[in-house]
Amino acid sequence: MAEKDGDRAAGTPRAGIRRALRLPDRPPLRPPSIKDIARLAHVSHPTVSRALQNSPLVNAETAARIRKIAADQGYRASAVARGLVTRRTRTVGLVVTTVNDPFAGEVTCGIEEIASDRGYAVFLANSHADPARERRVVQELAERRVDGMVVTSSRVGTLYLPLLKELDVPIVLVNDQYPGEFVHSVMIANLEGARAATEHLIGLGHRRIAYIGDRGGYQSDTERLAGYREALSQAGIRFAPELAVEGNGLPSGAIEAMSKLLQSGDPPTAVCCYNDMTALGAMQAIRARGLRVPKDVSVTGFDDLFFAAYLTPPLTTVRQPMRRMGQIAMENLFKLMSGEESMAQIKVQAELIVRESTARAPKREGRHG
Amino acid sequence: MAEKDGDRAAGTPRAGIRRALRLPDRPPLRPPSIKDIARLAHVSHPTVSRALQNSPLVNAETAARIRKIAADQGYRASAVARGLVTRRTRTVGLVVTTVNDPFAGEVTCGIEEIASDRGYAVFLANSHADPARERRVVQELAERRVDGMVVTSSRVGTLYLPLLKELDVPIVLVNDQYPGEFVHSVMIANLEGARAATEHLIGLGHRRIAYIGDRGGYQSDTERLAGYREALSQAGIRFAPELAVEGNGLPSGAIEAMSKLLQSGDPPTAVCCYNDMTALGAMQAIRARGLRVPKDVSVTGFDDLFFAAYLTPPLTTVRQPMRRMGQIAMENLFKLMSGEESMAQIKVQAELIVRESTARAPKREGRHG
DNA sequence: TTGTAGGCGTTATCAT
DNA sequence: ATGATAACGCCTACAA
Repeated sequence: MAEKDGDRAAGTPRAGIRRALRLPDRPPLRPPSIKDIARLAHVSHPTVSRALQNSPLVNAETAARIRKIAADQGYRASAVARGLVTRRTRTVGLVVTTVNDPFAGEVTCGIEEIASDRGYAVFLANSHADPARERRVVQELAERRVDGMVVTSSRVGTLYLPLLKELDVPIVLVNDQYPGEFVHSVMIANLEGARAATEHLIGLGHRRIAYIGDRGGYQSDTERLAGYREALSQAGIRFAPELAVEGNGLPSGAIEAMSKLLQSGDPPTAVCCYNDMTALGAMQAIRARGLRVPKDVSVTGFDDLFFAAYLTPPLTTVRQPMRRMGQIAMENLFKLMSGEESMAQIKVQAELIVRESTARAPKREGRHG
Repeated sequence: MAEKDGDRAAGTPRAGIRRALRLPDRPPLRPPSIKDIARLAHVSHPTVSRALQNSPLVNAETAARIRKIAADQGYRASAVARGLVTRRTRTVGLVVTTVNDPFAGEVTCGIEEIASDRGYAVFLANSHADPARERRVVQELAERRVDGMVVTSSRVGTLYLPLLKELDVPIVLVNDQYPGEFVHSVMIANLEGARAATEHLIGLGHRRIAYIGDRGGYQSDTERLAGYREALSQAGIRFAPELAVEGNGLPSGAIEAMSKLLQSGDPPTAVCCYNDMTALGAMQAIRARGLRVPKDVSVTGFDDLFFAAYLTPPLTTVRQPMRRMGQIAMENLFKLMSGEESMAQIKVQAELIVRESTARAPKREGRHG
């Protein structure tokens, strides 16, 4: 019954005698270990381990007694030690651009929800949309031996394949910016969404429709621009390069871009924005110029962030089920982690939400359709 | 030079013979360990450990050779194993109500920033503003042996003291809802902030000023309400209970509360809102009633979330430096973790940001000031 | 049903 | 400057 390595009780009765001599009182006081409980319960530590795992192999009374003692001592099994031996940390890593971005916040929420339901903890790390930093944090997470990872708005691109091989950790990308065949990802139907928004504007009689993109060089921007152009071309409207301008995905960049658009000789009567943040800035710039939304200029967004419905006027936008996408990513990561090599690229439908920021085109010029 | 416990190389040359017999091929393939590197470098594993830590105790050439081999093998030290022996995981836990809340998002960002600068990883967990769940996640984080924790908008209250004693982990609270003397916390000057907003409205000639709170029973709400009342009383304005109503901290609750306010016989000419989300809903309700902001009703918020400046009209609000508060919390948590028992309650100044959602009171009724 | 022995991958403490 | 050895706290054979 005596432990081979002697007693090492720290704050418990019968505190180790050699403790003061040998252990230089390591930083954090040692919390009770399985052996401490074993000693108090007069059993061996594997028995404690079994009792705490509700193993049927231990006598019910013994188990109950052990559990009581453990509870009294405030015993909490070390996930660190367990992770070392089981080789599974029940931990996942989540890399986002920055958490305060509403898109990332929603995705994060969906992920945390599913993960925590299954007893997984999530490490959060910001990539700041910097490929080098993204690689760095991914490696750091690998060092922490996460069982899997979700990376949003990844910019690592084709470099991922070697990275994945090297790390040998299941990874699911959300809103990947360099979709490839060999990575698992969850994406929104960018092209279809932007096309629907543009078609909606065309249906309202607009012909001079601008597109404010994101100069960050995101795949999602490229795809949305393509959707916009596709709608234009199907309606027989010539694509006017001067109407496709670039913001930065935030109100600030949109204000600048929209202002220029408005100063031109033949300003647009509608703007299709890369995302809601861009729409926010565009609307502000339009009003700053003394024009009204949607009377003079119609505006559409993309994402349907929580504030979209509360703007003045409420924003017509393409809904992206961000939270749900996070859940899907996490659910599929679990499959991957359990060995299923099923999924590949999952494409989520986008839904046009028509509100009041879009209206019939002003009759400034005749139709040529 | 031979390892006592024999070779256990998994994917490397000279793969263990007994491996197929003994190890049931544990879930994840074993990544290279320090011993694998040691074998390849023909040194002992402690030497590898030292080399990788840039210890001056190893021969420079040997160290270089070891590092090269480690890099070639894609060796990544296991933070799990290291954590077990050093008793420090270089990990902190962060508990928020939900990450998609803009306030929490900003705080999280500030925390992640400082933590990651110092090589700490952060575990993110949602409490959903539920005290029971908050306690649960805090305990789970303790099991994961985090070196410290930050809890935002805590609702555990006085139960924290026993919890803290039991867990023996440094904790810093942000925006604590039950401020007590014995916990470390970072808080905004709620009372002063709300008072400033109310004084601003009074200065604009408003006399009938409403307050839309949060029925969640938050300390921050109580304090802001007190600030509102203090301003009123100092201006000699009687507090009208019917003007102090409750929302839920979100646009939805505010719409309901504001609508009722507007239907009353003597509606307010200004509203001081608990936060920006509430202001968002209040503004919408005001417009739904055919009234204008700020011409008919002035509105103030609290927080200065990113969208406040882009609303129509831009929102007058009390700025809470949320990101900075997260940084402060994390900086102080580091102090605590390094043994400094310095800080206690830190109170951060709130700043009134006057924009365009507030204007002089309409002359519906005479002044009685 | 329970105990003994060993190992997970590191770091730390001794020797040498 | 390097190696042997012993933890860290847990789990999992295997033996009793």
